[in-house]
Amino acid sequence: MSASASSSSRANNQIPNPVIRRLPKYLVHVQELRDEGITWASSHQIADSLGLTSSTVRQDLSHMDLSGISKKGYEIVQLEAVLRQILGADIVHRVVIVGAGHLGRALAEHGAFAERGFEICGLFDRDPVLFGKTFGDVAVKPVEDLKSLSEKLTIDIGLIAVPFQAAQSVADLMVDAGIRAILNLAYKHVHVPKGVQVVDARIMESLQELAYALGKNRADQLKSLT
Amino acid sequence: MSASASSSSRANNQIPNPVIRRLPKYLVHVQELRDEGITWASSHQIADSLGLTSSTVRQDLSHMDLSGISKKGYEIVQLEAVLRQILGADIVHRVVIVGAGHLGRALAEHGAFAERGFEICGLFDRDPVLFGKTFGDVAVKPVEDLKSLSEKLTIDIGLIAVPFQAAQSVADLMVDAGIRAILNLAYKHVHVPKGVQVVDARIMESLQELAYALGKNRADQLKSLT
DNA sequence: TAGATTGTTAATCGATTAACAATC
DNA sequence: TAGATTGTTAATCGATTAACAATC
Repeated sequence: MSASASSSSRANNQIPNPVIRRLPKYLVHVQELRDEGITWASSHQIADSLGLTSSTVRQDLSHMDLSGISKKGYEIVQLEAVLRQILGADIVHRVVIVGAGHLGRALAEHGAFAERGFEICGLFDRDPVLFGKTFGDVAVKPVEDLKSLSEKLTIDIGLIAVPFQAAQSVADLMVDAGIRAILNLAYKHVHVPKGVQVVDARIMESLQELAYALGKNRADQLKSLT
Repeated sequence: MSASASSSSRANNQIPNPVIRRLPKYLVHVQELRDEGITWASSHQIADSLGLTSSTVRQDLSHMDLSGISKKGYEIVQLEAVLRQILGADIVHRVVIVGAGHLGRALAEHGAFAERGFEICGLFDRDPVLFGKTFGDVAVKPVEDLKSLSEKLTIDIGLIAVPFQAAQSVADLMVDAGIRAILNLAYKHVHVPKGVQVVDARIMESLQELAYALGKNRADQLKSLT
């Protein structure tokens, strides 16, 4: 009783973002282990598979409503259940995408979102040529229709998939439509009022990070070539 | 003399990744300012536009071969030049994409990469139906051809854009082809030998982070609804 | 000159890693 | 029992923020 109360209070109170961002990888891995018929895994085994330290794994899992067992580790079925619960994999989050270019379409047609409880319920663009075309079950509509959709349906998350020049105006539209969580795939910082959350997806930033790591653009290396 | 020597040694020595990841946003912003005819910007102005603190901006720019001027700030033209140099925007990085599904195609057709010096020089898939089809100037080829391409051409960066089940085998192929920097867009950790760098692009993780922040899946809130 | 802004050092904050007693 | 593994506390590491003297 008291043990369960204390462990559930642990689970409730604010899990740090770095931990949250690792959980999806745990879930995918655990599902694979389950498929292979494995029933227990230690923090060391999980760490090796995911490129973490066992310390990090134990710290991460300590935020959750779950106990490992000495000498055996964590029970896969239980771990999967707890991860699904924390990640809300069984709860539907309604998502709209603004921008039906290549990226927007790729997202709309990407089945993995639906598997994780993200339901694409709108795809918008400003180009009339695209209106009515269907990608992954969703027909493209004019951006102006976003607001009326949001009046009928509570939209949880908005995805910005337009060129960077249009990103801010799309963010404004989303905020105006009452959307409080935005995933920004555009290559630009957007401003939103307090209370609205923005997370940036950084494909370009990641590429630049690799490019820098390759060192081709280091002044010192360029110099040593001459 | 001595000043320039010390500042260029600053520029050479390893800039931390968090800083590198912010630089592309600086660059985009600075280019916009230039287009607007603005010639100087203070750390405070830049910070406000990018959602940072002025302290962070000054710290970031201190890694670079550049000096601001009291009361005026940083000169836009100079700042742009230094950012382009550090990010290697004028150096061509050769990129291949494995996986010509929606995501791979979106990346191949995404002009922004070329603008930043990333040249897509190969698009591979294992589905024969796609062979020869062209997306953004690149024709899809069988994955087996990756190695022979890499023998003719030094490939700097490989993009994994396949379903997560295939991610590891694609990573192995890339490593075998001598690629030392991988951007993994698949929803799974991949193992590579030492000396090969992997950066994960985390669209799904970002979505999950937002979903968690929305709090719909919190045990405490679910409880309070009953 | 007075005031704004840089460059940099020091303080804070938070995440990761190490260590180890408890325990199965 | 002996040994492996957890859960958790403490130590380390690194990034961000604050502060302030130097300076234009």
